[in-house]
Amino acid sequence: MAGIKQVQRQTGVALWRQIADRIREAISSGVYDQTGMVPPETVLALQFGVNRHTVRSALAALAQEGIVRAVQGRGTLIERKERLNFPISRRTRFTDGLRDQARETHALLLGHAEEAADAEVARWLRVEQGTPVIRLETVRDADKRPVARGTSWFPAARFAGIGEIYRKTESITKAFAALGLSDYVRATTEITAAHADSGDIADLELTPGAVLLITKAMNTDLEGVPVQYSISRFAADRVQFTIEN
Amino acid sequence: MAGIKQVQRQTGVALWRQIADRIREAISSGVYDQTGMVPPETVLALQFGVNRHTVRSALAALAQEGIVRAVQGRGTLIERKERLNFPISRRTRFTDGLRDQARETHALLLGHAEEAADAEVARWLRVEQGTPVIRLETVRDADKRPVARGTSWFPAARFAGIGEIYRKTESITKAFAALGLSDYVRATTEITAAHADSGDIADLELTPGAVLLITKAMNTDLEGVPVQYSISRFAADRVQFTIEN
DNA sequence: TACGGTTGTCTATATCAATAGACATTTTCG
DNA sequence: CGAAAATGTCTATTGATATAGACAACCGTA
Repeated sequence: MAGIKQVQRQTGVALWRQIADRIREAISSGVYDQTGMVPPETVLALQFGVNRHTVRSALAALAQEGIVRAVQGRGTLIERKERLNFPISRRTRFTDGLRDQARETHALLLGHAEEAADAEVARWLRVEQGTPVIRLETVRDADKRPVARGTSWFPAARFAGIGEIYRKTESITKAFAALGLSDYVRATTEITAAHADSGDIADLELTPGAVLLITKAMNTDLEGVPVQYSISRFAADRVQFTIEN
Repeated sequence: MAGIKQVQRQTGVALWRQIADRIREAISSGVYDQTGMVPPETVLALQFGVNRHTVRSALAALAQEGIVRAVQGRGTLIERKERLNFPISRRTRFTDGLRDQARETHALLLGHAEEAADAEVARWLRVEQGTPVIRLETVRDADKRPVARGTSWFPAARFAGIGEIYRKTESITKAFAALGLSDYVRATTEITAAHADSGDIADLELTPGAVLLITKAMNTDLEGVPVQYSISRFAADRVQFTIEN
């Protein structure tokens, strides 16, 4: 079902990049699990109907990403292939959801600021436009590999100082708890996909043209009052979402 | 927040394509709604820090997609900007979910076949590997515009002839009803994202490098017995998913 | 009607992407 | 060891991509 077929000539995206995407996808879906390595360059060139040099460019890009490692005389070994799963439900929590899948997770606070809610944030948090809100910019890692970058907004009146608490605890759940909110639930999640921009490429260690999964999510307290609105940008080749109904 | 910034030089993806992606995204998020048109080529060139000819290539690609239309002497008008919303819940139904968003929806059956369940299909439908299943290949349109292509599998013993019924009714819900299943629910949905392959580009009228949202979904009857497993590939710039908890 | 602002077209040049072929270097295995 | 198989490196050629500049054609409006 996941067989690799010939690429068709396409303008605008370099052939080597298209091929790199195909191979990355094949690795991630376990096509080469038996051998633990990618087929020889000459074989790939034949499969894709391109020159061996073009395949080499693709493999060089994947090596740069740390997905494969070429060894002269032996072949090209697969270094990484896992895809993290994020269950999306009423009890969605970022770090908890990863507990069984990664040895080590980190949340880095890039910055935080207090500002006035714009129309979008006001709508999601159900406050007046212009109401003071706190914005947090974060990047989350799993096993030293960046997984998502996000921007979150909180009502400033209720969650004063959440930035510094988050920096120390590296957890929204813990930060909420420290501010007197012991429990919260995921109310709404919107999911889209897009290309990575230059900020994504930098923060998530992606390569140009990479694909992102983007969520816009709103959490409420147990009374249904919005406590957090966040936009998260996930590296699509490292994650999948699961919704259980 | 959605301001367009300079593009950074990236290898592997042509500049004009990166810029086309940015402009498409800006249009879809309503940045130019006030004027109904894209800024002049010279302004865009300045914003992105590229030559005007490069912007023209990008706009030509968007015109090809039917998203904008250039008029000499006036400017470049926006033709389309909507993004269809698909609510994902226990009651997820493809066509019903679109009723308020599109004037006209169609489901085209590309083909159907009876085959033996492979490991993946068997796991999702909870049957023995090798069990006969019916496979349907479909493309769905909204207002003459292709939105998703999909492959669905059904247990053959229970849903014999579902292919022909689907071709006539253009609805899974109706086909199930005709075969004695009056109601069903969405049990699980997995969401990933990836680049479009050549089949996607053809069936969904996409351009190379386009982004897809991919769902793997399983429906059950009211007793929890799997009745359908499907993989759907959505044009990411035309849809978003919403999960309400 | 004349003008400013906008898209359309043309020429020229430099760099990147892709193909092609040849050969070196390294590992594995009989 | 020696051959086969794999990756690494080099040269050369062609077409696509991007920049630069100049000017034509067209639209709206003062």
